[in-house]
Amino acid sequence: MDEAIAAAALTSLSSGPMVLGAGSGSFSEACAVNSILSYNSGASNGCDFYTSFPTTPSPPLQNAPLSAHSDAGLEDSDTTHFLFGDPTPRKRKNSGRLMFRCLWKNCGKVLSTSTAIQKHIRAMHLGRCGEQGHNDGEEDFYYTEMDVNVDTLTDGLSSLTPTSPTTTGPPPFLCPGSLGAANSTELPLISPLSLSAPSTLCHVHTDHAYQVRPTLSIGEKRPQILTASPNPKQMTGTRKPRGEAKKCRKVYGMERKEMWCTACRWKKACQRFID
DNA sequence: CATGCCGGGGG
DNA sequence: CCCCCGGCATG
Repeated sequence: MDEAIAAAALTSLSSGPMVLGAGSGSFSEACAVNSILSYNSGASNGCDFYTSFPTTPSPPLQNAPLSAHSDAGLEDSDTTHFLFGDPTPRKRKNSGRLMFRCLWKNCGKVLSTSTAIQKHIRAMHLGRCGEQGHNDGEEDFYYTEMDVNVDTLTDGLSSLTPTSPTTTGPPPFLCPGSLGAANSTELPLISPLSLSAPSTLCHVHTDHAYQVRPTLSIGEKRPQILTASPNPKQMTGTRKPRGEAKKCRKVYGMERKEMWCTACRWKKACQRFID
């Protein structure tokens, strides 16, 4: 699975500005690629808008869906909530109207539709001038939606943090380089510096950012949150049903432990009474 | 709870 | 390697 997405990401990647920019030096042009790959060179590039945002590394979903997926997920009443909404019920339907604001540094443009903001971001910040009609969802990270209401501005920020109790402490994120070893063959070109990226950038957008988002660029490929491993409890090839024979322990007992075979003493598979 | 032992960790 | 142990699946 990981390979699949990774592959997809790579694919979409190779079709980008990479083609013209060639492999050398100035990839400042390939901002798109850049932002995709990581945030490393971002600082010098102007892509470092994240830094200006509140550090709110609270993982929206935590480990909720985990149980749902790994364990049959039969009668899960609230899974849907986790998948689609905020863990902490927030007064959603305010009398305000939904607006979308660009999070790019010093931009802050506000538009009323997501498509508009996406277009804006693509054109203005990602440098993708129209080419390649489709959007890969990357823009999602560069804007935020908010309710326009009384205390709009302040709320704009706070809306980023789903009022989660776990909102403090060190960022539980494993940002960039966490996409495992899958397809690491293509990644090297970004690996060096990308590590220095502030963890804050992991979370930018909110809400839907964590939801339906089939493909995404490599850099953003954060682990599926702590939702993490699709099947965490997958023991290595079904453990042995366990042998029948009595082993040293049972035979000699805890006393006389010195009579056990070494393996048993080391809590390894018994070598004396094999199955 | 008791067993068996994998996966690690330290020397 | 040698020696141990945490933790977990399984009786």
